Amino acid sequence: MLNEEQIENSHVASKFLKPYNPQETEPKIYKMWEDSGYFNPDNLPERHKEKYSIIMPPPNVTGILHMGHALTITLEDIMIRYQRMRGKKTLWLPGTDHAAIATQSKVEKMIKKEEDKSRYDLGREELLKRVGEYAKQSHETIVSQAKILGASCDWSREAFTLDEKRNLAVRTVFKKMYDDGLIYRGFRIVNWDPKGQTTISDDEIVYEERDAKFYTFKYSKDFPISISTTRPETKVGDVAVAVHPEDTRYEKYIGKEYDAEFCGVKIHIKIIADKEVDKEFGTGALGVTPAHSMIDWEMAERHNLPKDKIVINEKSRMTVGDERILGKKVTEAREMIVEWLKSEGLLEKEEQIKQNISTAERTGGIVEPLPKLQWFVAVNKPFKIEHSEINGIESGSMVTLKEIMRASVSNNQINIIPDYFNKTYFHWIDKLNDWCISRQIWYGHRVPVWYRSSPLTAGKSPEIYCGTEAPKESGWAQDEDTLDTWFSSAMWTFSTLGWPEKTKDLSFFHPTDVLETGYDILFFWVARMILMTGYVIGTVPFKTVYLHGMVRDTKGRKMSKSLGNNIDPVDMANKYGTDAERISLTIANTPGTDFKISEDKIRGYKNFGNKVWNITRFVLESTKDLKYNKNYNDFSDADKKLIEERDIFVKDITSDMEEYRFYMASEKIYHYTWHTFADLILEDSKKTFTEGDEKTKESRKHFLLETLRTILIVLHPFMPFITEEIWQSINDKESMLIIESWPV
RNA sequence: GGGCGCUUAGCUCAGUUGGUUAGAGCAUCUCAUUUACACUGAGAGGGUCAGGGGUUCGAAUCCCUUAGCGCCCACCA
Repeated sequence: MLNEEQIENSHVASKFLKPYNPQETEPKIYKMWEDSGYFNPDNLPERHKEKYSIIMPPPNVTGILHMGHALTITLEDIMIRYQRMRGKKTLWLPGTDHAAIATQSKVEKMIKKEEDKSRYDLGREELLKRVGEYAKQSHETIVSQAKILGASCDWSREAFTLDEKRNLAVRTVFKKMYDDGLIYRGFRIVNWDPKGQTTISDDEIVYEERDAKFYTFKYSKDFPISISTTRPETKVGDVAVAVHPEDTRYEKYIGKEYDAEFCGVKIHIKIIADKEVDKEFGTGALGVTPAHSMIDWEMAERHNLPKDKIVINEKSRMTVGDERILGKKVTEAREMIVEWLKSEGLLEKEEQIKQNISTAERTGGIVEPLPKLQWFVAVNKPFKIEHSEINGIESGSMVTLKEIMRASVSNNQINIIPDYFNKTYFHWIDKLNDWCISRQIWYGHRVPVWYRSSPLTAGKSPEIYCGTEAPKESGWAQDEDTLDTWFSSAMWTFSTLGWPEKTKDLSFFHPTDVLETGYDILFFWVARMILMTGYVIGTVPFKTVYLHGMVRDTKGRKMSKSLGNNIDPVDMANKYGTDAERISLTIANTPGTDFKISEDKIRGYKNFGNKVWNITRFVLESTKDLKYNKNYNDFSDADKKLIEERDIFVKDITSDMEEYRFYMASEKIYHYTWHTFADLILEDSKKTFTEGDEKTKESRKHFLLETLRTILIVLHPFMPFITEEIWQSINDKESMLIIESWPV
């Protein structure tokens, strides 16, 4: 006589007669998980005590998710599902990033295209409204896509880098840093993006190789030294000529000063000696233009030269000269000046060279170095850290932000996978300069600083007030600028958990366990989170950093719209199922290494899902008459051996999971399931079931059922939908694979 | 210019502190046709582990060196 479970089994077996249908199954299963509440750690059963937390890298609200996001979601979901099954109280906190400049410039482009209007035509308020609407819509898309990919994150705790709570965190940190002297306002040469009409940080520059002309000439006929440049138009802003102190050709001129008229502009040139000058390059003499070159600016500082001779404005137009060049674009002015040099007989040489040109990552605009009054974070300035749990940094000691970044990683409180990225990280820190955080765009966190001019400040700088709220008195005007988007993302691990409030979540879940992200934002984001968390909380933000590689097409190219080689993750999920997509993103994908994916590969792994499906069908059919005994222990010798083998397999998988070798665990599970369990054990069982005695059969049947359960458990983090679906078919209604115990 | 990484089967890649005859998936070839599954099974072929040198009882693995490829940082004006 069949018991209830067996009747259930024989009944459900019929659905296994058809191939597995992911499209029908996946939404149903996701809803079941959501309804269970288990994504939220507060709802997990009693046994889940020890915390395990991951804060999701927030996707930009600039559109839709791409394969890189799918990889992030897959890997983090694997970690979370594994730890949840291990009995951890798991929190995976999702969110989105306002992405300031990226989002604004995207919406600006759309408005320009559709309405032929600029942001200045719309005004600040209207533009922000439009960007806000776009961001909201984009957010909806992202959330629904993440759900399709099976993300078991706690939507009830979702955060946005620009929402009320995160804004309070930003203002609070800004004020703290301002009061500590770590945020300062300085007139310095910065990277100006004329296209985006904003400053950008060093990290937002992309170098592009282009053809350029290298001109060699003299300022005037009686000027003794020839100089070379690719940018003759900036030479109207020159204040000096620098030569190497040991260059015998020019020794006699050092210290002398000359006046010249360069294309109608009067210039005063001092000959200086500086070791930075390369004797071998060009003529060995360098025209110093402090306001329009980073290197020249530094040289001017060393030699006390005037730095205020600005000849180019924010629109890349000339601000000096006569009608020939005044108001002209730099490229036009360049041609004019070259013509003038030729006509005056001053041009000595014109060479074709390759040049690396700085462009803005977001807009593609050619970066123009300009001196501007901006806000900076001082990375080398010592301050007193009140509280520190970072190894090697004492509470109450004087440290710099750079030292915090270094100590957090060098003392192994943060472990980067793969470890060779440690070296890259330290090299970056060594070269790091102060971080320009103010942006002349509108979408983002407004700089929490107010200015007031009054008769008292006449002729002087206005009064400055920095606070989390606007000053009560009248007459104050807030700084127009917003903050670099990475300033708010740097707080992500703790701002999402409620800081500056002392929440339970913050004390329980922070520091988080893992940060999983692409290696391309190691500097942008990972390093700055370490900086910010060390400064604000005095701890590391996470214990492990897992860096994945870039997702590429089969030829190793980046996926892009213009190449038309984009593979859409939602498309793939719809066609082949999320499980197939997830496991193809996992197998053979090693951390830190770029990863090639193709539709063929995903299609191939769909077969694996079906294999698991048919294994289930075989096991159910061949065990339908079994009186299953949970505590059965009368296994045959052959089965004992198989159990031993299975235990070794599980142990192996567990150690791979613990060591973040998902690429290996997934492949081993695949192999065991298909080529050991199905090809060998099931085939062998057919013989056992026809030839064996009752006892042997009973033993094998127990083994098959138990092993199927084991496979479903270890495969679940990788292929959550099909495993849960099968689990639901072979177990009681109350049992859910998502919280089933991992075998140990 | 500085740094990091890679080079293993036709393709994509593993190879966890050096240890039998170097593995997997895909692809190829042969065989199997109402078999749990053709979204299948059984089998086969295919590698001087980029080249050279060294350490070692033993090297794809460690060291040196050469070549090629990729990435990051710097940005020579």
